[in-house]
Amino acid sequence: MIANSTSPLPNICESCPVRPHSIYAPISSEEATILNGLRRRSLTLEARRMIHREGETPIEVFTLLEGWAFRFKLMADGRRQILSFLLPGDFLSLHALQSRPLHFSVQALTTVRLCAFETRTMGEFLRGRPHLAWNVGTILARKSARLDYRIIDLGRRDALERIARFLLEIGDRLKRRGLATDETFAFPLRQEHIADALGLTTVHVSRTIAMLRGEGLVTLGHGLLTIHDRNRLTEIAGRGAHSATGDTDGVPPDHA
Amino acid sequence: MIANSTSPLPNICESCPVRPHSIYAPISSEEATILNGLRRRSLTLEARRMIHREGETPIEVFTLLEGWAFRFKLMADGRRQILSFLLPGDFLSLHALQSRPLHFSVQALTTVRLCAFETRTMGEFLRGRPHLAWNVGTILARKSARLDYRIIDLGRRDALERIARFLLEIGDRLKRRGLATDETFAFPLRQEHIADALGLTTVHVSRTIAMLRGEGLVTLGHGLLTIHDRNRLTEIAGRGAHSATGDTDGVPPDHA
DNA sequence: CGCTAACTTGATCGACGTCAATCGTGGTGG
DNA sequence: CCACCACGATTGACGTCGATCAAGTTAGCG
Repeated sequence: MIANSTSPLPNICESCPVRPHSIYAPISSEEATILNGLRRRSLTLEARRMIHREGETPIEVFTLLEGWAFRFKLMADGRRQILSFLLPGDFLSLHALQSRPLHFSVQALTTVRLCAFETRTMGEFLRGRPHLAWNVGTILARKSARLDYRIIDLGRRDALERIARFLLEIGDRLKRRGLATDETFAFPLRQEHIADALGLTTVHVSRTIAMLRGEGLVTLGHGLLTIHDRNRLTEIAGRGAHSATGDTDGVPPDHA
Repeated sequence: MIANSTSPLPNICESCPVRPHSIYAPISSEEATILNGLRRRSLTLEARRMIHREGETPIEVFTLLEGWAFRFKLMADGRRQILSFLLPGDFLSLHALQSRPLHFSVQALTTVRLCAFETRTMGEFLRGRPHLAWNVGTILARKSARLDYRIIDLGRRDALERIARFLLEIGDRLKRRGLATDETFAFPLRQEHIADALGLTTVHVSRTIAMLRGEGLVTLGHGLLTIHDRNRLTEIAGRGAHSATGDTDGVPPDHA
């Protein structure tokens, strides 16, 4: 189904660098060994390769070891809505464990390294372990929370706010995974991706980023994003943010 | 925290009318008895009463026995984004079981009957039973899928499409729960709710519904919705819908 | 009957989309 | 090493969907 370079399978799950940030965080080292046995292969895909296709019921599910990917759906007229971006440690996709046809596709954004597991076996492995089964719920709850925020963005915020929040969100996710330490980090998205994620056009994304750049808030290009003035960016992003308790709008720590 | 009329607690979980449509669907009758023991009270709230408030970490979680509610978030300027509508059988909210502060509020849309459970006890009950813990994941996966569809609506569809899909979606959800049999059903939403859910204004919702009504596709008012021409409505809703496999855009059967 | 909340309708405005031309840059082959 | 190409970003002119502002009009309901 998906063919590409394949490598042998040492017991690497136990020391997997993304495990602390993955669905498998609460696993014992004994379970890690079992998990490693379930792993069928690891593979590398180039940017733009499809990982899952809408309508399929995948036989294999993947864990993202390295690189970026995204979930999206195409419309008949060719327009695209990106539903979420996937970073190292993410599971692609939990939804597939339900053994139902996927309602979205997944594509590699950069070159990507994946660990492949058989869907059915993996489902049984997780289902049979209450703490892992529950953890799946936890991850999904966080994912839902992130979708809620995106809905608020799309429903009630203008382009400037959406983009400011988006840049901050990506930075935060990378930091939480230890993939960024300062205010400059890898940012392999083209403006087309931002547009398709935020319900805008590339033209408008370009103009809006030009404003942010003009104000000296960010630098964006050549695969790198730098946030020069986090405070002012947060202020723009937070316009209209509100909590009954007056807090600063806590996005929960994520995994998926 | 929430005070209102309270009633005694016979063992009603076992024969609960909404159980087949709820998170508890796969429960044994023995477990139903335990569940009934966990139930602290049932209560009735009038329309517009708050059930959960953003920022709280609820001590009690609720199951919706009767009536409609909705999840939403307020912005500082008073604007509102409705995240989802909750129908009988829905759990309010799974998210609370994670013992984190809620990032949204929940309000009764109609008069509502709820069953209350202690958050902690309920969490332990579910966590300890693999099939139930897993079922929580299943429900959350479906909920995420619904959120995905809403994101596509908001990001890439115009007002007419959004409203057509919304009306169809509500009808389908009601049917699946046996709360509607023909093409006329209870519809307690005001246009303001539709607007706040779909990222529009009441004015524009009014105009758009006027079009649908003018074409003889729907009747909407007095708390009732009738779909007169499901085919044409679906056609409008489906503009731009697409599946790689060419199917008709399968929203998964829901619970939450 | 009269008050109020919800809906409707019209006129105007603005954010974002569309169309199209141009620029920049990195890769590639000669 | 340079000419060329292709793809992405940028910029300008203009169009449109939906927001905003402001009157009405219904429809419950005391």
